[in-house]
Amino acid sequence: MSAPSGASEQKNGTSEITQDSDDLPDMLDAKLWQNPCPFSFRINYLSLLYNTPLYAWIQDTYGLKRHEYVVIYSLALADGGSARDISRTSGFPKNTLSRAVKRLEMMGLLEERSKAPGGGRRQALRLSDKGRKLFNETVSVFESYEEKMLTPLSKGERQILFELMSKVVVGAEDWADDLPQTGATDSTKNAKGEMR
Amino acid sequence: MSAPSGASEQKNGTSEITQDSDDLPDMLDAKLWQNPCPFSFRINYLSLLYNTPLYAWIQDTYGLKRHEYVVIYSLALADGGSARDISRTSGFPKNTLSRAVKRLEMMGLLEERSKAPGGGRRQALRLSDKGRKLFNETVSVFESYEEKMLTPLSKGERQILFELMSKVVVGAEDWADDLPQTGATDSTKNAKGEMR
DNA sequence: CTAACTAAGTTCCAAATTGAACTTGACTAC
DNA sequence: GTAGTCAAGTTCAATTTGGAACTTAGTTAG
Repeated sequence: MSAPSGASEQKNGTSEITQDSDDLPDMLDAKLWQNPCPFSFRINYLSLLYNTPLYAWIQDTYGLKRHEYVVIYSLALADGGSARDISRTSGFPKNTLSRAVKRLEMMGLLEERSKAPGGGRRQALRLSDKGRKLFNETVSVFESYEEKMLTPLSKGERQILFELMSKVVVGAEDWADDLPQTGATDSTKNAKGEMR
Repeated sequence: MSAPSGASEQKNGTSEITQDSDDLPDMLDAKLWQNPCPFSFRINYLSLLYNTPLYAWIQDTYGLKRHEYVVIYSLALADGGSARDISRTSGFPKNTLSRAVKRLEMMGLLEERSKAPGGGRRQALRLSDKGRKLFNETVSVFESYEEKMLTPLSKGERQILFELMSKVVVGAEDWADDLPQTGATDSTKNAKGEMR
């Protein structure tokens, strides 16, 4: 219910739920076209469609969990970054990343860190040659999957999309993390988060 | 390292890692501007920035986990939908949703289902009045947070963005779930996934 | 009608996740 | 110097998660 312009609503006159049944649910239509937050849904849904098969493939092919591969990818782009940086930019909590780093180090994908114990201060993480090789082998799969995702768009449209999305992300500093409407959002509590 | 045009690279001459330290990491810059998958990063990162505070707020205010609220939201848009539909459109696995539905039912947010046990066939889930009330109370917060996210864009730009994103999602049927490059991706294995 | 097949939903339990404490180290003020 | 503060990283324990097996029903073939 909840809105007009539903995708389908004929068939039998009883009050049954309409459902194409074979494939994509009615619900997808509703979430796309009757959603009060259409942009949010689109980014979430596309992220899902993009990430799921890629990380499943990474898992099957290299035995790396998503957060582990994220570490590799992050360091490939920003060598010498810290676990905190990866946490901030990926949303995985720092203890999850701590374990990921430890495992990747054991697997020889990261350079050995000098100071391991306790914690202390910022650790610059670096890919080993093996780690960089892994990245180089895999990145093109990610790239071409993004390419595939953008197939419906012309070159020019992609450029526009890139610019608009960039604007939104750059502007995010202003809004990120203060809730609207909700009067007294006490700031003493730090949000967790994730991504997937 | 890893690329030119790095954000900052002066300071002390030693081989230290450059880092603004105070706030946003260098790594974010790298992921934005030297990323082979710039679109994928943007949707993932924006999803993170959007979802995290909202679901933290939901949790604090109503004691509902993300997947539980997702059930509410989904049914508000597509009443009579099934757990499977929610799974397909949100990425949460069906057993997680099964538990969520059970709890929401106990909390009186969903209408009682007639057939509970075992499973069997498609169950049409429906919000109770209480559930719909909860949705109505919360949806505006989600809406205005999306609004905030899009602040940097003009009305016209938002329209364009909407259309481009729609094109991509609609085209997704074609590419979703077949991996590129990887020759023999056996299809007998079903990908899991999530969203957040 | 019965058997076989398919798929939604549930249950189970081993494994993963993450909040909370803790450790460690740097930086600051005195 | 020393005390105090702050934040990165680690560890621990309790909860949560989700793959796999199972149950239940509808649907189809014989």
